[in-house]
Amino acid sequence: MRGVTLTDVALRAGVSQPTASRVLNGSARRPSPAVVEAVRRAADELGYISNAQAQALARSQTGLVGLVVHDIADPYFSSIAAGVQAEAYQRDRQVLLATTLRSTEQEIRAVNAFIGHRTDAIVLVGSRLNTDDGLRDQERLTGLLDRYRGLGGRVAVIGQPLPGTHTIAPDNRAGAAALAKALTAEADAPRQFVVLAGPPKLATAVDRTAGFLRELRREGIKPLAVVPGEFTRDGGYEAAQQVVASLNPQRRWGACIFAVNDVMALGAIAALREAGLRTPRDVQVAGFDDIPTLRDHEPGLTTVALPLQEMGRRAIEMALASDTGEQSVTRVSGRVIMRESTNPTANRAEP
Amino acid sequence: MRGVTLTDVALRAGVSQPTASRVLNGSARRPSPAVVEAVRRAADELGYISNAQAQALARSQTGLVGLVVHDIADPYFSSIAAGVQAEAYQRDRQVLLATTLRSTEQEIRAVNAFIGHRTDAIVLVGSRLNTDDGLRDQERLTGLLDRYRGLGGRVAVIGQPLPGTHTIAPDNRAGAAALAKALTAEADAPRQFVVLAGPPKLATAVDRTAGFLRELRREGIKPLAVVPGEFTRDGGYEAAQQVVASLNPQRRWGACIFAVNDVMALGAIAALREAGLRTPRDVQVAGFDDIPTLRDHEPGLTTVALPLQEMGRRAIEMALASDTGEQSVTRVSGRVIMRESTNPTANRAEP
DNA sequence: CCTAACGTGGAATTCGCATTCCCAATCGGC
DNA sequence: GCCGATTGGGAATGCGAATTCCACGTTAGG
Repeated sequence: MRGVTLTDVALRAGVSQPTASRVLNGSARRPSPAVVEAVRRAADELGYISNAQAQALARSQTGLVGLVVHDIADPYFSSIAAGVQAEAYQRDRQVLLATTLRSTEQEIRAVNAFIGHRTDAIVLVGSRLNTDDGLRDQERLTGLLDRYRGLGGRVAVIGQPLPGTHTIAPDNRAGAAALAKALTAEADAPRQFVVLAGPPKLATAVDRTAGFLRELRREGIKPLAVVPGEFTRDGGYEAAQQVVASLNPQRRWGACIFAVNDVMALGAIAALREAGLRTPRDVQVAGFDDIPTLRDHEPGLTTVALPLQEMGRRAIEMALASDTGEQSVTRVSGRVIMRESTNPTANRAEP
Repeated sequence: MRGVTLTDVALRAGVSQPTASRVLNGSARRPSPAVVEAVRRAADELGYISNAQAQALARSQTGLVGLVVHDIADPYFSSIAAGVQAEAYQRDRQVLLATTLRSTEQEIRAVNAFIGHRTDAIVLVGSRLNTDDGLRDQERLTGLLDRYRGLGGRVAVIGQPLPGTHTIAPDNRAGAAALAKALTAEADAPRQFVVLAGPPKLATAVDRTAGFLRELRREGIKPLAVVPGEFTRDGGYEAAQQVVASLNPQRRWGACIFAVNDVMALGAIAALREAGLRTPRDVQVAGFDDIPTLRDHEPGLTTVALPLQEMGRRAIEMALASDTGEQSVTRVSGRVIMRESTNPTANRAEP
């Protein structure tokens, strides 16, 4: 039941195991052409595939990269994962994937497993938590990652900076502010805003909310409501339902809802539609992230575009960079994209 | 730079390495409580994390599962991946992810890498190819997988059966036929159909097309056109553009387009919209898969629902099942879901 | 009271491969 | 044509943990 080993190949080629090793798995010393040829053929005939585990043990590096996401079915994460995949493929690394379903507990389990597998690097995607519980878990996580780095592991984070790691940090605050600015800039801009703020303990959600509100304040606008909720499609849906219920749904308010991410915005639009409110005619909606899903969504959703794939790619790049730069923060800024969902004149004509 | 090893722990606990091993990494023999306690504490104090690589080498099984998908950013695959993740998590396995971007070449590379890493099982998601090239590569792939199975590896496939593997096979033909039946059943059903057939070399696409056409034939309907294209959103978009260009776009045809998967259908709807044709008022559209994206799409897309997550889950289940059943085929049938996109009376009233 | 069976922890070996010596053969230089 | 410098391949060792086998101490049975 055991596979073809390097020794088998060496035997067949009539050389020693170290020589076979030198031929097949890149070494500084290249044996003579004749030997190389013999070993190559033997390996071929036997269908030798080197045992990465054994190699890892001997070299003490595995060629593995760990990727931790909240939910791989969420387009935000799967886009980033695609970027990670692409870059890992380029660099001939394998990607170990873990899904946390937004539980720090599971995140820690995942990191533990990755350390156990001695991944060369770990990429953590997703926001850190701000609660006390969150902070405690956070410390556990940080401790774990510290030890990991002590062992030579590299860590990259997409989201909020984590001490001692390389971070790709979207400028959530500025992006949200820019969005608010764009929304309030136009002539017949709405003066009423609702923010679907997501979980109060999620840093990303908090930052986006803060950025948006800051800009509103600057414009002298007080938001109608700031509604917390889950960071998911259903979270957006429920929050929007709540908004509709509480805020005089009779009349078309011509207000604008900012959901702190796109999937929430999509959920919100669905809830509004079910309540008989159309977007943007009755209510305008904007999101954040520019997930690929938006491409075919009707109405087109105004949002702040983040280069998701690119972020994934960069994370791997930084994590695998040779310099030992202990820590770094790469800010990536969002680009406001105005689409139909916040165009007040879009479907005004229709009944 | 090396981590805490089992020997370190043993030393600190004042026992031998095998004893520490017995305590920490499940063995049949449980040492005495006092020893267990001592070892546990030592491990804790040192922050011991067992080296999965070394364990794998010694036990000759890695706890890894390989997952090969075409494109993780595609909701079809990411949904399946979510199912795979969930089940793998349950069983305490780590998932190695590879993306092929629809190239069999890369698929083979991925499988090779997985075999190298001695994954306990490999799950292949995505349709096989039918071309000559495809068949040749296919043979290479089959050969590889055979050797893998010879080594004790388990293989599960989601899509078309591959010799010697466990297969989760959606009943594409029957699903598409059922869809056709449902579409032609209604009173004022369309009599004109166009099929966006996807790549002629992709088995899934071919089967769905065949099933659909079969049912049309049974109804005595000859399709207006069967248009090949890529199996992607853009493929659907382009194919639809082509259809619009060739098929008298002046009048609203009241025809129905069946795209062999959902993302193509979404692309098609976008193309139609850009051409000034509305769905379903002017053209009806149906897809296949029921990807989660559809939940918030307007108009709701008629489709054949596949239990994507469940399929992923089942694939892991079968791949990791203890029985040595050499090969098996689990058929999963699609459920036709009629939504607004094929409801001819939906937005007829509007201008 | 002696011996056999059992329970427990340790020494040694193994997994597959990389790597560090080490030795022999070859080469070039004078 | 002799000697030191290369070169090329092999023997031995180590990576970290599982496992087999052994030795020892106990306890029970006769």
